[in-house]
Amino acid sequence: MSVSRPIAADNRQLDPAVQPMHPCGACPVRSLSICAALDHHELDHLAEIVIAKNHAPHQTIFAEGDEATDLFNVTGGTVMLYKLLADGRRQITGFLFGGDFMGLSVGGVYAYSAEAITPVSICRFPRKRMERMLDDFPKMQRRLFSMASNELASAQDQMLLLGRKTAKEKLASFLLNLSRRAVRRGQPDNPITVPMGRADIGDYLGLTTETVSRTVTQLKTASIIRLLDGHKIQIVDREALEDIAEGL
Amino acid sequence: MSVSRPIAADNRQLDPAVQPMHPCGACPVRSLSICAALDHHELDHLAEIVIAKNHAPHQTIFAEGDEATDLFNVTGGTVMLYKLLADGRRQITGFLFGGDFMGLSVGGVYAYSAEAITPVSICRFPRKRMERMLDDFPKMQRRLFSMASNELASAQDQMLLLGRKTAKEKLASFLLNLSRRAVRRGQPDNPITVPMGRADIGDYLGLTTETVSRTVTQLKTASIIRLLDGHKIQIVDREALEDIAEGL
DNA sequence: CCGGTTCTTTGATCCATATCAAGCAACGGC
DNA sequence: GCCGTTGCTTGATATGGATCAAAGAACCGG
Repeated sequence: MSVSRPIAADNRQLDPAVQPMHPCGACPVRSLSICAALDHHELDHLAEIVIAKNHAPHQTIFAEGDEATDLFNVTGGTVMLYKLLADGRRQITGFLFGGDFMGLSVGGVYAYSAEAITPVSICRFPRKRMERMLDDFPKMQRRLFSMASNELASAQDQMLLLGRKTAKEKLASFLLNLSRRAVRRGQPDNPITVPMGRADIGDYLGLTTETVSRTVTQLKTASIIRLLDGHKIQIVDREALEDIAEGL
Repeated sequence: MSVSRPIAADNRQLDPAVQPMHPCGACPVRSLSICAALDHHELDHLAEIVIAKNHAPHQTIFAEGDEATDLFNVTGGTVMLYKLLADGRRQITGFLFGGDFMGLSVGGVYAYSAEAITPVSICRFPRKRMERMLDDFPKMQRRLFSMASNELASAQDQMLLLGRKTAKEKLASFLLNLSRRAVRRGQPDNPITVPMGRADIGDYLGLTTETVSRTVTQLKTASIIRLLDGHKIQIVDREALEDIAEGL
């Protein structure tokens, strides 16, 4: 599972793009995450309890079943959340980018594992202290609730996708979602960066690597998308992609 | 969509088991729902804004895309939540029983439709008033958040099921979930009542009616379950069912 | 109690996607 | 720049579950 070169899961820098330990006030994703709910005074409180860390690709950030001691906010890079069956079958339940939140637990343990896909920078909040803060800052509580509601809504979209969409519809939905989320992070909606591999996409969409690859080829052949280098995909015909995603 | 006989979606009684308009203090599912977080004083506030209603089978309680004016608490009966694709393919995202909560919205509209499966009794809370209450009663806010977290966790379990489990594993997981949820409502864990039809089970598990039926027959033939009358299923070999559900 | 409707089961066949199997391209370490 | 590794694509074949079809079984209204 782990890579051969020694990797630091600490505050040393792995990549110039990943800046750990910036003060919260200068956080590049503040407007997107829980912290958006806070004013300067409140942010100071939060900054006191936060621990910033970096993780290299393939590093596990926490595992399903671990005691859920912390809440996390991704500030840069891409993370995947996943669950496993006993025989190794894997379902990726989400990809997280800068501004996304993770670590909600049930019964005191994490309900899924989290692993870095790219070099990742993360803010870690001790759960206990965080909960105390929530009592004092109801705005934050609300923000957290609203983020959970949003996640719930996209979980339901994903159920529709997994249970009822075809391979082509799944892939079209996936690419459009990546595009929409890129916009929310202030990035261009096109071309989209696809940092995860075919196998990961498959485990997210309930497909095999081969089917993902074949379906990408289909969309490419139909001139709906174009593959660029650097893990980028250009959406050539967005309307066609939208129609496919909705099953039209 | 609607049934031919005239049905009252109001406080008149449809079924002796469905008691509308009881005072919150006497609510049969209070300990299970949001209201569990409240003391008598707070409950009085809540009782002021609540509207209790009954719904007959097949009645739509609200539809995906409707303006989300209310939050709901199921107090009796069975409700299903679902999403549709343009061509009619349906994914049921959840079955709700007494004590369960629904109506979380994103962007001011409901993200799914809700329909009664059995006669159902429901408490309806106007969203605006509810939100004002949440500011005054942080306990309730917390309770709501914790319920959303639990839902999120089961949504993720369902993704694993939809994306990676076989028909047999899906059905075994489903029956065990029904059993576990019955226990939480203070009902026996065995035999379990299965109020929804094969088609609904199929649309929940990402299968067709026929496959659900065949798979039930398989489990029956293997003496793992037994079909009783009155929509009841007896779990004969729970351990076998659990092994199947986990993919062992 | 009867007849129609709806739901469930069972059977035969089909097909979308999985599986098995190479070859090919990209990347990272030396 | 080369080589080993890993990931991606493509091809051939297999299969779980879908689809098409129809016969029971349960339910409801009269």
